[in-house]
Amino acid sequence: MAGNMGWRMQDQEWRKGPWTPAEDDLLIEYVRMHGEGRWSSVAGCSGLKRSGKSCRLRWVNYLRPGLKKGQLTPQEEGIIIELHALWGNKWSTIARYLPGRTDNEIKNYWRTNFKEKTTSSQNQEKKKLKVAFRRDQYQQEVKETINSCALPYKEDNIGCKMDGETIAASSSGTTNEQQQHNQSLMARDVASWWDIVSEDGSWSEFLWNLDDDNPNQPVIEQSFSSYF
DNA sequence: AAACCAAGCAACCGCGCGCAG
DNA sequence: TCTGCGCGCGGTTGCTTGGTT
Repeated sequence: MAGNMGWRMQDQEWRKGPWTPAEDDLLIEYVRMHGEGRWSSVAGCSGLKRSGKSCRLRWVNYLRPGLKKGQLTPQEEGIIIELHALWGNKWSTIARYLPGRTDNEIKNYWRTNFKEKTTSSQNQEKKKLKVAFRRDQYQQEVKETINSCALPYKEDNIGCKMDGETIAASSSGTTNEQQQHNQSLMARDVASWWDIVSEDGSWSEFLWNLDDDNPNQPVIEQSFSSYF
């Protein structure tokens, strides 16, 4: 499309493939000087021979401060499972509720763990069992988190509002204690939501009906109302 | 020790949306 | 209103790595 000219008009000159440490340094320096955004001008200003698109991806998925590395926690896995059940493959939306995790990471996680390899009913059953197992594991973790949570819950705690901006803020501007507190609060609400959904056994139907665009958004918005 | 295979992950690609002129 | 541009998103690809034979 014409709109891609800014990204790709010099395709033949763009470097591709794995990033080198030197390229990372250039990109970090560029963002430090100019801030995030204006990706199409990175090449001109920094000397990087990378497309703006490639720069943005590298920054968002790898270089951005506050990113968590390593394996997902059971809490995070539970949140992914539940939000995917609600929203389907809206990876960036799901990522907003997992501070420090990227949409790419979540997408890869899902594909690795739950990717449909065949359509056999046997595999469907296996998949359901796997999700059920992870759900149970997650709920156990939630209980432990709640039991060990020493900080009091405050309705007016503005820092807990978990939209995209405050997540970013909480990643960079709050203490680890606050971040853990926020996560445990969110985990508690997810657990409550689970209780509602799974009470009559409808969760399984809920989980596998992923094709609708976003039919369950009101449910989660109600459950997560203190964060929206 | 070598070959093969599968899983995990980083990066690329195409599409579509929002905005400014 | 239309068009071009910048950008974000989801899907896909291909490389790397670790495990198995």
